[in-house]
Amino acid sequence: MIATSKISARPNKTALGVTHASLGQLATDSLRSAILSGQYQPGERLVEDRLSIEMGVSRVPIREALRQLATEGLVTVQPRRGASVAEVSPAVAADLVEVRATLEGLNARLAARNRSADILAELHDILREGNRAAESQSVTDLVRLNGAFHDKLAEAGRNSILWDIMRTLRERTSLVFALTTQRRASEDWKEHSRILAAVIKGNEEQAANLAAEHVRAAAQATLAAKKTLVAKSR
Amino acid sequence: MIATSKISARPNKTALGVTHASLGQLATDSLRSAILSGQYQPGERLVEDRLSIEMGVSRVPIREALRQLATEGLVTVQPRRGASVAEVSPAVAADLVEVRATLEGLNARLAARNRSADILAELHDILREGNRAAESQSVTDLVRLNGAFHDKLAEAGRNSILWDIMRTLRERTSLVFALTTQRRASEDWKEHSRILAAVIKGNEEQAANLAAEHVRAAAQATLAAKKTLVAKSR
DNA sequence: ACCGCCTAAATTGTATACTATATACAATTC
DNA sequence: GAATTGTATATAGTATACAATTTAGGCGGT
Repeated sequence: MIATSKISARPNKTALGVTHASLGQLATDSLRSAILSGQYQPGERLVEDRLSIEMGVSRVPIREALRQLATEGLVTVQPRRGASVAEVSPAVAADLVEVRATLEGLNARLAARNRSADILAELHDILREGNRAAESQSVTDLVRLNGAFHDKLAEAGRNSILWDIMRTLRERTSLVFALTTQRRASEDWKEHSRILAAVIKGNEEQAANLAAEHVRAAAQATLAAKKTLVAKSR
Repeated sequence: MIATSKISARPNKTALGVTHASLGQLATDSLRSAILSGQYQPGERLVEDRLSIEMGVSRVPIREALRQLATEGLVTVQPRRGASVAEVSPAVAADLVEVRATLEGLNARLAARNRSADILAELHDILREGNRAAESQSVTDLVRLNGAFHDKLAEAGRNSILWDIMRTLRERTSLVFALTTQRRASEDWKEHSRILAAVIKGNEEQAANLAAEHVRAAAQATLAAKKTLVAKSR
């Protein structure tokens, strides 16, 4: 296990006096990104004492972080048996995809309804960069830009509840999708482009369908990739 | 404020040794139902020390409960200023309704796809009781049965992720809808009946549309009721 | 060698004590 | 008298200590 660096509630001494986040919040963010970046594997035990030492805080904020991430679905907590990184069963993965597809659809529909010039411009910029990254096959860029596109699209939907739910859904599916970003890059960005076009036209129905199908297609691709992996390993 | 009764992790001394829920979990459940039953008004401050004394536990489990309910959207936590019962602005309420309508739609679609005889039978029973309650205008029964119908329908969808999201969405909308159950009882149960019929037929599209419209119609009714309330108060 | 029981270690759950911060109100300055 | 600064108090944030529970390993009996 790679040690997480110590966290501090006041990283910037010059900004003294501004209200800073609680250690619990910082621990939550730190642990979340550690999990999402694969620093902790699914199923791995998350012992409070160990995390507490690694992060240099007491167990209280650690417990807060574990509880928080548990409600986000990234961590599983068993009473009196501790926490571990969530494992996503194929059945749950399928459920996640179905829900996320529907909500990305709803969001795209809302984005088409409430489209605003400045956000569409930003989406265009991301799209351009994404296409470039897809050609150069730069994995880190692809991951970043893929996240950025979906983030910005969620913002375009202008529904705070939906935004929040989709954020956690994206995190949870990312535990599953992971590998596919590179292989499917070219198709991904073609689909992004079509979605954006539909949003710009204000064609709600089309935007919704394209966005939903985009999620399903990406999930399908991951599934296929895993099968060939399994086949190869025999 | 009405005092919440003390909670105990081991209500039954004879059951000693069995794994019991943590005080944090019990505090969460207790506080959640206190909020949903209107024992605490929206905006009311939830001071840790006071809750801790009222429930007869230390502040640690209380903090866990507040954090948990915050991620569920029932409680708002401001750093270093404490927690209060969430207030749902009209804009957020509209967002909630839009998302919930869509997800109830998805769920009804899935229920129609995966329908199973036993759950449909249970839904029928609830429907029968609901119609009876609608005639007798019994508010407590209506609230209970309305919850039961939507619960069971969610179960029929057989999607664990969706089930979980819908549960919290229903809680949050219930903070808003509240009053309407009685006035709209008759229409509510007519619509429930139509939804169930579509599910039984296996008509996914129709089930989805009816369920989504049911949520929107109920929201509309609440909005109208509030307007007349405001008008009368002048 | 295998099984069940017992003990010890590891780990989580809870309470308490202490620290940091925000808010309200009093004191002080201009 | 208004604005500002100081100070007290209430409350949230964090650490530590202890209790309860689970898990793992040893040990004797079969």
